[in-house]
Amino acid sequence: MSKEPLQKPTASELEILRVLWGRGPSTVREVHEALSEKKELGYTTVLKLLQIMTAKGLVRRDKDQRAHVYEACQPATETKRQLVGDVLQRVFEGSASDLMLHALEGRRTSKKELDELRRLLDEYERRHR
Amino acid sequence: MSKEPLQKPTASELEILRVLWGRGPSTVREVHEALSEKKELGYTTVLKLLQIMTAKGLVRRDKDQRAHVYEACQPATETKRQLVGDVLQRVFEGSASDLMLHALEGRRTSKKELDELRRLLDEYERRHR
DNA sequence: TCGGAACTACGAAGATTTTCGTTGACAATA
DNA sequence: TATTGTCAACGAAAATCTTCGTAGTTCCGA
Repeated sequence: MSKEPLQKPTASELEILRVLWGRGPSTVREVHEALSEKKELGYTTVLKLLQIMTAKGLVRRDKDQRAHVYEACQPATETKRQLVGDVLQRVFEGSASDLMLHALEGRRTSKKELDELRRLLDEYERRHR
Repeated sequence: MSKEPLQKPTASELEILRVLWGRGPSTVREVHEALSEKKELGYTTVLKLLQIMTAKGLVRRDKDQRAHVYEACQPATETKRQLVGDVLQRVFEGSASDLMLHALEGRRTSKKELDELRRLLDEYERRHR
C-alpha cells in the first residue's frame, strides 16, 4: 500500500530521518556512516530501510547519480508535530498541560529552558489572538 | 524474558492500561467491554494481551476470583513520564521547549490551557529552586 | 580489457505485535 | 444430573519491523 498522506515513521526510520534532516540529501553510504557512529548496523540494512521508506513516501530519491540520493519528504517540523500529536492523543488525551507536566517531572530543567518555555507560550498567545 | 524493570507498553497495551488506570482493578470482561465502546475487539484478544502484559510485568493479577482481576503495576503518572521521556529523547533530543513548540503548533490551545501551562512552569520552578 | 570496489535489488529470516479460534475446566441452573 | 454459559490457557496465523546475505550491475583503475 503506497499511501499518499502521512505515514508515521517507526523508531528505526526516525533515526534515518534525523540524519537526513541534519545532513540534507544524502546517499545510503552517508546515512550509514552517520548512524554507525552511534551503533553498529549493516550497510544493506540502511539501504533496505531507505527503500521501504521510499515506498511509504517518507523519503524520495534521486536516481540520476550512481549512488542514489535520498531526501526526507516532510520537513523535520512537520514530522515532529505529527509524532508529538500522536503521543498527545494516545497518552494524554489531548491535554498539553498534562504532557508538559510529565515531561518536566521526568528530568531536570534549567532556568534557561523554563524561560524559553514561557517565551514560547507568550509567542503562541500573541500569534493566536 | 520477564524483566523486572520498566517495559515500554505497545500501543494496544497502552489502551488497556488506560482502562485499568481509569477503572481500577478489573476483569478481562470489564476491560473488554470498556475497549469495545471505542472499537471492535475480540474477548480473547484482550485476554491474551493481559496475559502478555502479566509476563512483561506491566500488570499483575489476582487469581483468587473465578474471573482473574488485573491491575496496572505502575501508576499512570509513572508510565506517562516514561513515554513522554522516550519521545523527548528520540524526537526532540531532550529539548522540552522543542517538544512544547511542536505540541502547540499542531493544535489550537485555549487561553485556559496556556495559563495552566504557565502555572506549571512557575510551580516547577518553585519546587526546584 | 579485466578485476575489484561500490551500489542497488531481492528475498528472506527472526523478532515483535495484534488478533483470534479452539479446548477444557468450572459453575450455576433447569 | 445434564445443559448452558463463562473463563483461562494455548497455539497459531497474519501483519509489521529489523536485519542481512546474495546476486547482479556499473564504474574505474591497472
